[in-house]
Amino acid sequence: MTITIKDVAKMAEVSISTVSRVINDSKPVSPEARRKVLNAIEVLGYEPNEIARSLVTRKSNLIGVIVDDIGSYYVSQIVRGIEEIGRMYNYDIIIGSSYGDPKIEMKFLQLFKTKQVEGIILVSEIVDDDVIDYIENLKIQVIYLNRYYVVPGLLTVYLDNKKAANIMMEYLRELGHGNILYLTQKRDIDSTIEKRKIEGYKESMKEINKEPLIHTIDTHRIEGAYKYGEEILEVIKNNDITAVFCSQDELAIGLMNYLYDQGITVPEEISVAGYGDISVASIFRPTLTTIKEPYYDMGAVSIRKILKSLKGKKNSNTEDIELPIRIKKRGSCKKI
Amino acid sequence: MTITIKDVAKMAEVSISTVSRVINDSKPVSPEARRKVLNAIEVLGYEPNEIARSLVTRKSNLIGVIVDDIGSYYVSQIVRGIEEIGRMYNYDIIIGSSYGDPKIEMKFLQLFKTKQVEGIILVSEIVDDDVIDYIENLKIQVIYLNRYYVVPGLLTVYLDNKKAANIMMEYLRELGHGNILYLTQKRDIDSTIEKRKIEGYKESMKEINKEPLIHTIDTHRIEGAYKYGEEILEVIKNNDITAVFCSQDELAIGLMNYLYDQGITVPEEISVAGYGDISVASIFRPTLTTIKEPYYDMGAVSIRKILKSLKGKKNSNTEDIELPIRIKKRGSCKKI
DNA sequence: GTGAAAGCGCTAACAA
DNA sequence: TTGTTAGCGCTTTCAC
Repeated sequence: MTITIKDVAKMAEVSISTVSRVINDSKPVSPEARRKVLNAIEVLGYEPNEIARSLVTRKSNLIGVIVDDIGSYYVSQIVRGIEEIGRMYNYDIIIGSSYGDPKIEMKFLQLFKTKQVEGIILVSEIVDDDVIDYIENLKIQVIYLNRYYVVPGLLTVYLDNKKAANIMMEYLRELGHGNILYLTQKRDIDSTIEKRKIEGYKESMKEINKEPLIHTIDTHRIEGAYKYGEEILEVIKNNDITAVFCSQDELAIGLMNYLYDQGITVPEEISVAGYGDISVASIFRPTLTTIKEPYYDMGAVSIRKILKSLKGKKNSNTEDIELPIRIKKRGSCKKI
Repeated sequence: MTITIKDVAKMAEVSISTVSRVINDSKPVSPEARRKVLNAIEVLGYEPNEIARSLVTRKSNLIGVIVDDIGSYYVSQIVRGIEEIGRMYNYDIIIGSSYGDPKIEMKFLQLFKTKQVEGIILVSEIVDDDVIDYIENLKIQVIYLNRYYVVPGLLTVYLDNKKAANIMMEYLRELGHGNILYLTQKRDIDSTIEKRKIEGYKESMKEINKEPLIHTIDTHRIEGAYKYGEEILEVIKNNDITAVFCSQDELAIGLMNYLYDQGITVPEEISVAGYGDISVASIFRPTLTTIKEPYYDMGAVSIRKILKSLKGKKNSNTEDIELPIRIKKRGSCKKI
């Protein structure tokens, strides 16, 4: 049925070791033998069984990637980065979506371990103690990417979120805005990353002697933010808000949609800024001014880190990686 | 180091076969032995090596998915469908992006074969003879998804594109439009699927005694379509066009962006319809009237088909699957 | 430069 | 119900 190394050896009239040697270029083989083997491989259409190979070499060339939802914008960009770099080094990725369920995250961690993956990248939006414990005791290198929470002890690739908020605020002030509303998700208000952003926002407001104003809603999705539009608009009107700084692009887009449907123009009547630079941010009209979280790079850097530690064998690899911040000045914010 | 079935057997004081039996529930085991084994597994934290298991059972529980670009909207939806259904049956997916390069598609087909995947879903945007040949000779079940081309002989999941175009045209006519421009990509004009759509468009135009007008551009990306905006607008003006039916949502969105930037309002001044219903279509303002290509379902149905044929062992499974058409009537088209 | 043989961790006859 | 054993397809000593 499937043709194996034995068949090749037989046809080439050499031993299977010799065949193995030419396949792997692992030891010198006489030109004569090599030729015969190569020929047999060609004729038979032989393709080595990676499973068997993995079993003996203990190298699966597999990186496990657990994501919140492969269908979400930013996740697919991270995965793209992982995949593209992994491919350069002949690593394949095996993927699983948790849809925010820590039980499923856990299941994938275990499953991937049994699949002998050589590294795991976990893109999560939640924090679960069991998951953290499991990771800490795992001998497999894990990179933990979470756009809401920092989990001390887990290796990650991150942005200095406070500085990022500062940068955005500085820009809004340059445009003449003073009454700036910060819109965020209730659930995140205590998350480590959101706290840092809020810190940056408050600090900036203080510098211009303004009272910070934070409004929280119960969602982090576009459609969700849309539903809260009326409520947000109320806050805007009651406080003479001229610019809204949203903790995630999704909120910004949802809000802009609501405003659009109400006939309120952005940025003429109100400026809106986001955070993340998800891919729609740049194609949406008006295009969204935002902080670029370099998702592709996050993925790319993550897998690079894993590959490096795989090569070094050592866990010399214990420092988080900070990525540069970039502000995207686009159409949704305007000078007043 | 890693703990194996042997360690468990030793600790439980039984043979490895007994351990295997309790792990797999394959044969009756005495309660006593089962208890001891379970206990040993627990204590040692044993997790079976799937690689070894796969080698002997010849079941990898892996589905290979080759996509054009995991970072593109519709692809991620397809993958989501595949993944979600696969998961239900304990299948993992291993993914590779070809970025439109047939050589890479080929490489993945071969790679996935060596990885012993049990089925392959190929989401392509191109057609390559070598790839087709390879698939046809592969003993692994392949589902071929291509939103531009139909490739006879390859199993697929599809929509009746002509009927879909008819439905959209009928709707536009209902809204009072007569001078309807069809916008498509030059490269696709001869593709099987595009031909069907154009057929539908022409047929509908003929019914109302209008001359069909097709404009082609050299892209199928949002930014690309934007760049051709001026050119398209020219055509619109010169022909009193009141509605543009685009062969892909991406073109429609790019065009709408251009019109927006020119101060031309959609749908007040011109109606725009798309095809595909990519996820941004519904969040964009104005929301895009379009034909829903049910990407998630395509993925889900594809893997279901593979799983079924895997179960049946037989290749009883040779019929393409047609999915229902749904028109999404949204904000970008208006009555005149 | 080459082949024989051991063994990676597991499942599945086969015997007991 | 249980243990022994023979592989799955491959890499890798170890002799020659």
